[in-house]
Amino acid sequence: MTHRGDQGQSEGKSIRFHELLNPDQLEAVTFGDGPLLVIAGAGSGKTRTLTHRVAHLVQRGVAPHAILLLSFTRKASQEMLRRASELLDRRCREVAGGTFHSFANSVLRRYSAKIGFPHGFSIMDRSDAEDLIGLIRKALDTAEQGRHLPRKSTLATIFSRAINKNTTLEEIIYEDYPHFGFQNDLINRIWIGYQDRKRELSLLDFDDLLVYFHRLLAENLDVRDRLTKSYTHILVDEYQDTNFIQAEIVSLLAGKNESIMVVGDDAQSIYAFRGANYKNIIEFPTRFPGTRLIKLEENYRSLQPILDLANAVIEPATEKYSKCLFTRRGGGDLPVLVAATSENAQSRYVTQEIIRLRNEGVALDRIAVLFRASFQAFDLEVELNRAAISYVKVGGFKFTESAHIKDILAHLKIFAAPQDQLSWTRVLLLIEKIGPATAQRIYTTVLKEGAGPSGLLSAKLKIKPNAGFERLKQLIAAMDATPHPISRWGEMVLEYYKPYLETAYDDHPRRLRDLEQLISIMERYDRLDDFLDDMALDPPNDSVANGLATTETHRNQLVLSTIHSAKGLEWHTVFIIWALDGRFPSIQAIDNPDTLEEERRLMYVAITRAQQSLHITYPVQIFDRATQSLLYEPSRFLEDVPEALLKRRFFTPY
DNA sequence: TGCGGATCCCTTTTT
DNA sequence: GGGATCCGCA
Repeated sequence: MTHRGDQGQSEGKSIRFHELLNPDQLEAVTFGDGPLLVIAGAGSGKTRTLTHRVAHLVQRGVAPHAILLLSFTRKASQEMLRRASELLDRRCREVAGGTFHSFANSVLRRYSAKIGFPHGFSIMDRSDAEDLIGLIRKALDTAEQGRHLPRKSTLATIFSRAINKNTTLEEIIYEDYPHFGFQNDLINRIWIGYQDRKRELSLLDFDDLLVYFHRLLAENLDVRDRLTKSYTHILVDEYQDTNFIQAEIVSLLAGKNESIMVVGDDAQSIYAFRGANYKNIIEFPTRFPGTRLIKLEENYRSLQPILDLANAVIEPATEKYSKCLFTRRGGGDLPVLVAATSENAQSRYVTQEIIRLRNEGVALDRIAVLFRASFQAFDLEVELNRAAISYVKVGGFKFTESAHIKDILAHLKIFAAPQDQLSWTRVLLLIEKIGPATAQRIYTTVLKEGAGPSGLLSAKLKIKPNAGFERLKQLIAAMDATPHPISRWGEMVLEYYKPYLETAYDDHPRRLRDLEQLISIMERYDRLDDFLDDMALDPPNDSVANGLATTETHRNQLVLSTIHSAKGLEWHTVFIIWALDGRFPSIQAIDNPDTLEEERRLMYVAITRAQQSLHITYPVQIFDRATQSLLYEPSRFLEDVPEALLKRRFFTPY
């Protein structure tokens, strides 16, 4: 928030809330202990309200550790606690919180025996889950000649969606993948195999964290009792993005004390694809009778022409808490809608405008380019490089998902969880002359040894002399002899891995920099488990292109971001590219009213990121291979808007 | 059993 | 343009 000074509050002093907040915000901040629902429009000071409420609670005498602040990204929750600390004092730092997943993880670690993992568990990220599913799929595939099964990533999506939408596999397949309907049986068997295997190997995927947490709360009254007593005040951010299980978890945690505040904006619900249900926010007052509803409609971010467009785009949305954003600040230019002659023309337009802005004195880090999908920025990235404009790309494919990072992590994981077959397989397959069959044999033998990774040294293995395998033994012996600090392990693994890296990847210098950065992140951790948990639950959100950049290097760089990753952020000038009907909304979303509505909300989120100026561009005459048709109309969400809200332009670079 | 080459398919968003 | 899969050779 840039309005009204945040500064000037010294530590521990009483805060003059009525001077810092508007009447609606003030009411939300000072509200007593019943259920409270705050519908906060984009840019209306949502974070501000949450942080002030935390500070207010602490000032009122609520113990900081009795406050639980749940959010969707750890960055968001840390930022909130930081701001609350600035307002009041360091006590706010003791407030409990994090993402649903990380909070679930920390509780489950404490009670792992109660959920059937007496020796603990390790967390699988999405690609680990896919790999495990792949193994089971393959075993079943050859045994049953089950041809034309969905690929492992599709299976992972189906499984996850069934959990998050609280429905059956059959339902998801029927709804989203009818062409796999005839495979229901086999898919179901892979699903069962996946569940069994995870349990056997003590592995939890992202969904399991929520499922087990929910089960723990629902079935263990003593645990629930202890938690509801220790967290007397619960605040949930971005409530519109909660799914069925998360809403249940919130209810169970709130328990009888019902000091529960949720904040959200149904118009900004953009995670339905992973089971988020905006109805949770609509139905909150039913779930918690006596809910006080407060709407924040005054916008402190954008100029009126931008808000007018945003309001017009969201207006046709069905089922919503209707609200209308307004601002007291006057002036501002109309948003521009630019038809570019080609994709590259679009990139050139954006690049040229960015250069113009920079010359006018707008810092690069106050400008962002937003898009529906990460690959849509590829062409623009080429143009930006040509113009020597430095940028940071957020969203899309993550670092921790790239092969070289996963390789290093796998070597570390076998120390954290020696039963982790996936990591063993990954480690072993890197060695020449070792394929899946040999890897399986080695794993089984080492596991029987029961001595952790060093079982590899003592086990009697019948394999041909193999220099690479001997090197692995040396690495493990060396790691065994050097328990501290854990970053030392990272260095040893990297030394071991370097020769492979150099032969396997042409771009190894860039990848090496990533790995060195990874090790410097390790230096911040005392315990290997904590490091690995964080890498799975809250990895750096940067995409591959940047390398693992530090915050220091992000200074004064242009931001390229998916709209999903841009949520909650704001910039002086925003470009939205690929606003082409068929791409945004995407062709797959058009036939289904629900997914189409979600695309509309996504456009709304994108527009409301802009403070002062907004450029929306689309290339004309794009051939869509899937439908064999020509796309040339701007996004229907913009076409349906009154003429006067947009300035239309045509751009050709020559 | 491991590996490299040929061929077919699909192509979003994230914890 | 990249993954998954299949096939043939060492």
